[in-house]
Amino acid sequence: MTDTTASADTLLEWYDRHRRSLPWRAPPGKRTDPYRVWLSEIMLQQTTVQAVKGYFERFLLRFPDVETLAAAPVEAVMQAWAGLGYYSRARNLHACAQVVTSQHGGHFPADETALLALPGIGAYTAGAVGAIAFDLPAVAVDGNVERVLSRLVALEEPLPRAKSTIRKIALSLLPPKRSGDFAQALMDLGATICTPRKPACALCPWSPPCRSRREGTAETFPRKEAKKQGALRRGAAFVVLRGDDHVLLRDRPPRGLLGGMAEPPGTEWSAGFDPDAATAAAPLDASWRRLGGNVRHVFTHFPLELTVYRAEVPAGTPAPAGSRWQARALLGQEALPTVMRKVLAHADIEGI
DNA sequence: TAGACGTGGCT
DNA sequence: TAGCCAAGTCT
Repeated sequence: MTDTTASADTLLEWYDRHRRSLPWRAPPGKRTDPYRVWLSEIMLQQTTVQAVKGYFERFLLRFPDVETLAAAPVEAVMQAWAGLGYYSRARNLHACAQVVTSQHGGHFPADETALLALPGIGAYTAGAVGAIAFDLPAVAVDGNVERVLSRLVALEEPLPRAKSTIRKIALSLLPPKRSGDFAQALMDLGATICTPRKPACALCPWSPPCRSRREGTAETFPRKEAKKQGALRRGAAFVVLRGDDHVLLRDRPPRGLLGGMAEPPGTEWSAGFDPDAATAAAPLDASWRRLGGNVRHVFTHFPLELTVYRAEVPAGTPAPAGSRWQARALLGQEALPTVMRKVLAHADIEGI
């Protein structure tokens, strides 16, 4: 029989045969400990399954339950998280464990709204924990689900605007039972069949009802709002090479763009920057040479064009306040962002 | 609400 | 290979 209407049953039948076995998943038919569901969902935010597996198991050995996690010093939590990225997740994880312990008697609330109120839990995670751990009638709309459902109906509305529409579609498909399996089935489908590129439509249980598959446009969904590229910003960077083969560096403020990263001194970056007046902002008096060409870099929200100045100073020249010398041979050990490595390469200091 | 926030893998 | 992407949240 061929279904021309997408149904949760069709998807769940597929899931029962093809579900992935993952460390945080209970065997078929069993419900998972909410602590494990929650921990895995936080770790999986913007992070691949492969990267999470090892962390999840090590974390669980060290912090087997929410009370143990809550009682641990935050430094221990950060250490266990080190390397996973997005470290505010780890701080919120710890804070959340403390709230669950002190305000919910050590049990995660079986209520989507109450889950949503906890630190580090947003709309997606509240739905995922609610459905998977408590079988609440909730949907978990992540990037996978956005892709699957926007393709299913060939949704022209672009993300992120389409989020509320997609959520409604998910709710309209939500089965009366097995909401947790439904959530995981949707994600498995997105991760293994309805992939961003080259979706395996021939293997998809929802191929018959899928409008974009029918129209041959599956891979073009979801539509996305054209990311408006910010206005060009320009600035100058000053590369100083000292006689004993040291380069002048400074550290960026801990917060914000490239927070805490190292860089050669430079000007502010702005739309109205005048390269010809740049040397007024040089970190020290020297015979500055403006290098030909410039360094271009595109950040998430704006393109940057840097004019590079270079100077040589004698060995023994002290570093100006707020900056320091680093041996050229040790630049590889510095926390230099790509754009700054481009600057150093442009000044023939370092290969990228 | 647009922007910040990390990292590793893939093309 | 530099850029894009991956189970988002917070401000």
